[in-house]
Parts: sequence; structure tokens; C-alpha cells
Amino acid sequence: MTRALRADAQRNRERILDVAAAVVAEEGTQASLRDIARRAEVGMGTLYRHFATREELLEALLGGRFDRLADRAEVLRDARPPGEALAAWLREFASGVAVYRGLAASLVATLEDDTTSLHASCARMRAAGADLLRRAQESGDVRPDVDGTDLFALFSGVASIADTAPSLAARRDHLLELVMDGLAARR
Amino acid sequence: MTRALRADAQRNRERILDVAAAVVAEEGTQASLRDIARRAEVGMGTLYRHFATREELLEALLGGRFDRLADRAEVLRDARPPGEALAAWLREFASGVAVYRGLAASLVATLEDDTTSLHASCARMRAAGADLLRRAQESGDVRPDVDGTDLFALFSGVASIADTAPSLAARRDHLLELVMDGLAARR
DNA sequence: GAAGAAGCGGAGCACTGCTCCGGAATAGTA
DNA sequence: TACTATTCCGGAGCAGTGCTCCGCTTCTTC
Repeated sequence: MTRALRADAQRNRERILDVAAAVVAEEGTQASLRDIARRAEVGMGTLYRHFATREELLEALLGGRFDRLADRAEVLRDARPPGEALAAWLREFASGVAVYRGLAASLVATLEDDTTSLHASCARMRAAGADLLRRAQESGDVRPDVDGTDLFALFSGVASIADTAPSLAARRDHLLELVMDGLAARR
Repeated sequence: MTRALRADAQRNRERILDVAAAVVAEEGTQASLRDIARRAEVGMGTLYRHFATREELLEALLGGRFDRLADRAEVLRDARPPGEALAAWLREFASGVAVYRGLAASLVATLEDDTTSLHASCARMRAAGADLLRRAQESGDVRPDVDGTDLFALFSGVASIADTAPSLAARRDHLLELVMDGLAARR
């Protein structure tokens, strides 16, 4: 545990996170940090002391999201048959990607870089997804030559491109369905 | 036809395109235009007179590529059975996406904006792909509830995310294969 | 060769991510 | 409560970005 922040520092940190969440939701992950600082009524120095880099700020925003997806995987695993559980979870995963445009890139980055704190949450989520996948494969619902990384690559890729243009966003679910069907084992 | 350029202008334009092709291949579509100008030994003004915006420069680089893909579609259509022709063409399409990282975004943009000159080449290529798709569907190789736009969305999405990280690039072909299989009709 | 047009180059503007440090606010102590 | 020591803040500043503007050079044409 790191030591407690001073009261004003704590306030500022929360303000920054609130504003950042709003701004990122509006403008995507490449929103201007200066702008975030301005809207949080805080100096650049303040922002950068709390979050040494853009990545770190995104981590704070996204870490919890990953954790929640990992939790959801466990719930779904116990509540549904393997194939359904995986499909439902992938849908939730994909809509998570949609919330923050550009998240997919950050997500991929954590595949390579295990020094970020986001790596841990991301790894846990990926493990949870891989577990659902394994069960679906054992039950014969999903073809065996797919692994967890394939899953994230496919769904991140499709979900993120679907968010780059309105005309594609409309067929998001259809696109995901196509990929999902492709993973199904031929019987 | 626009009137002929002055000799020096013509030279400069070609130099810029050559350098831009190299730089974009190295650094992706968000390469610095200042850098391109510098390496082409040309002032910023010169670059911007020839290509009023970054998009326009990319258009010049990509337009030809789109046209070539459209041509390839016709060749493949006549040389192979429908299912194979489509699969082969999609592979070429995907590797075209790989050459310029970030191309997918530009490609998607042309879906929305029909004022760019890239739109025409892109539309022609998409029509050619859609034609291959239709034939493959009529022959029963590909499921009927897929259209040309789905095709581009899926392959652009997967190909472009595969280029964001080395660990994904290695499984590029496998990922594309998975999507391709998913489009196959169940017999 | 000279006049005219066409094209060139880079200084400059507003922006970006990020750093640095003098000064202000807070927490602990007396 | 008053004082000090530490923690934290703010924004000026640096090097980079995309893009514009305009005085000057180079080519073309007669």
C-alpha cells in the first residue's frame, strides 16, 4: 500500500479521473491531455504527477473494466452451458472495446509489455476468457485450433473497426456473429 | 485533365511520392509530414501545394493499390472456382492492409466520405470484391447473409489489429483463416 | 534576354505530449 | 494556535506536430 495522499491531492486525482473518463468517452483514447487538465481545472504538472504518462491514465480508467470482465467470466461459466457462456462473454468483451475507442490498441500493447500495471488486470481477464474457451472446446462447441489470444485479436479487431465509422457500427452485432459462427465446431 | 506541371514541380511531386511511400512503409500512416518533406529535400510549402492534406497524400499512395486489387479480382474470377477465387483475393486484400499500417482507417473513412478521390478507386475495388463474393455465394461456397461491406470490415479489422503487435503478426494468417472458415457455408 | 507566371522554401501559428521548479497549501508539532 | 517541513500545485517552456502564408527563385515563353 502506498501512503495516503494529501487531501487536496486526493481531490485532484478524482477530478482528473472523472473528467478523463468523460473526455475519453467523447473523443477516444487519443484525447488531448492538456484539454483534460483544463477541464479538470488543474495544471499540467498536477495531471502528470498523478499519471506519469497517457498510458497510466488509461490504465486507471480501464483496469477496473478488465477486472469486471474477468469476474463476469466466472459468473457466466457457472450459469450457462460452455458454448453459450463463451458467446455471451465475448459479446460483453466486445462492447467493452466499444466504450473506449482505441482501447484495442492499448489492450494489444499490454500483450507485449508486462511492466504496466494494466498488464495484470488484462492477463487475468485473458485467462478467464481462455478458461471459457477451453470449456467450450471440450464440450465440442468450438473448434480446437483456436486459443485465447486468437479470441482477443479477432474480437478486438472487429469491434474496434466497427467503431471507426457509423455505417459499420450499425452492423457491429452482425459482424461479431459472423466471427462467432466461424469459431463453432462443424458437427 | 489538369494542365501540365512545370518541370521542376513534376520532379518534386515524384520525389515526394517516392519518399512518402518509403516513410509510410516504415512508420505507418501517421508519419510526420515535416519529416517526409525533409527527406525529400523539399519545403513544407511544396509538399502542401502538391498534397493539400495528409489524406490527399495517402490517397495518391493508395489509389493505385486499390486499382490493382480491383484488377486482381477480375483475373482471379476467371482463373479459379468461386470459393478459391474469393479466398485468394481476400488474402491479397489483407496483405494490402498490412503494407500501410493504419490504412484500414483511411479505407473506412472513404465509406463515409464520397468527396475524396480515393473514394472512386475504393468503390471500384469494393465492387470487384463484392462480385467475387456473389459468385462464391451462388456456388454455395459462402453463406448468403454476408455482403461486401461485411467482408471489408472483417478483413480490415483483423488485418489491421494483427499489425499492431509482433505477437499478433505471427498469427495473422491463422486469424484470417479463422474468419475465412467462418464465412464458409455449412454443408 | 526580359517579362510573366508558376513554383519554392521556411518562418510562423496553434496545437500536441511532457518536464521543471518557484511558490502555495497542507500536515505534523509545539 | 503558530510555525515548520513536506507535499503538491500551476503554468511557463521545450521539442515536436499539421498546416498557412508570402517574399523570392526558377522556369517558360516570346
